[in-house]
Amino acid sequence: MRVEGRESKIAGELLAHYDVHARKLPWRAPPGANAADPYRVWLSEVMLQQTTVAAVGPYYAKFTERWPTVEVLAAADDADLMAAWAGLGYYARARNLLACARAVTRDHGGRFPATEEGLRALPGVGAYTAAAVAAIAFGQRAVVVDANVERVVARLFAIGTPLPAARPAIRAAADRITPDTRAGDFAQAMMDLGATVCTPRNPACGLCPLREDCAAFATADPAAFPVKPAKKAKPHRLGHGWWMERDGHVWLERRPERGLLGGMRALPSGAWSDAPDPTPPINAEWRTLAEPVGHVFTHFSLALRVHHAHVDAAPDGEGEWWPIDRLDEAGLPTLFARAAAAVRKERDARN
DNA sequence: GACTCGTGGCC
DNA sequence: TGGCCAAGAGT
Repeated sequence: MRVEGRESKIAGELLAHYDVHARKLPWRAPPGANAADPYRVWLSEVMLQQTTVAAVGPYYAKFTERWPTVEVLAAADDADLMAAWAGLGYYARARNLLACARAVTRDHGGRFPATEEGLRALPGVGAYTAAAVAAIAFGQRAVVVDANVERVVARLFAIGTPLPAARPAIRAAADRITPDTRAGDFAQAMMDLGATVCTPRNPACGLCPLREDCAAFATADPAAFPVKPAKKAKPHRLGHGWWMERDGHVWLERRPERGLLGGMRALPSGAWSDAPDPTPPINAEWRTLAEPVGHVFTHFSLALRVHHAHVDAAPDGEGEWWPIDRLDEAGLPTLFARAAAAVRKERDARN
């Protein structure tokens, strides 16, 4: 519940700043335009989950051109959708994107629910995304809390409790400064501020319209908020990937729906345990790339030893022969795209 | 609450 | 170089 007082003037100051300094983003309705399309707001919010604006840009353009409405997206082929998402990461988002589009089309007549509660029930829509879409696309007062808002609010009120224990207090404070009108603009203004001024390191307090309201600005070290817990060290894993080539095609599998890189096309690569003596998927004259492909995931790093051979039969299990000269259309996640590039470079160097 | 789940840019 | 970080959600 919003209260009057010092906290009530923060939104006004921030919105005035936003009216002048708002970033121009493809999914953001230009000033004075009609309300944003809920489909596009939702699509952008899902893509932006834990992902930078710069990385999302080309994917957003591709998706809106190819699937301009939620109903068109709902009719998309699963493999096409996953391939289009390849490289953006967190592939559960792509699976949930399709499930959500189909739920909206089938259960809601192709219209997104206009309430936070209705949105929250959709696949891949959590507390943040539900609030953001409700506020930005439907003009509802919703308390939008992402990592930017967490940081800005923790600094405004100098909340020294470490995360994640500080979340209830941060959310309560965000609620207190969220205005009854323009909640969508307010949310985007908070996120713009967090992305461009109130940054994690070296915040540009001299440019901040809220510095006179900011309890952290009054301290020696505004960047000390919010307080974050120490992170665990990342373990290292070793895996083996298998490039099987036949008549200009390479054998690709589809990974299991759940788990890492779930639902994505991939080179066969077994389990990434540190098995020193891997079993090839088929008997052949195998060669091994001199350098393994290194890749860092969220909670571990991987060294993938890449083996390659010409074969005259398919290995056991499901898969497909994919034309090597069109491998960029297979939608390989980055790890396997890099493994494939390494094999092709080795092969080209040999010729 | 603690884990899992990608990728690229930045300092 | 390597840790940190990004418009989090699901289990």
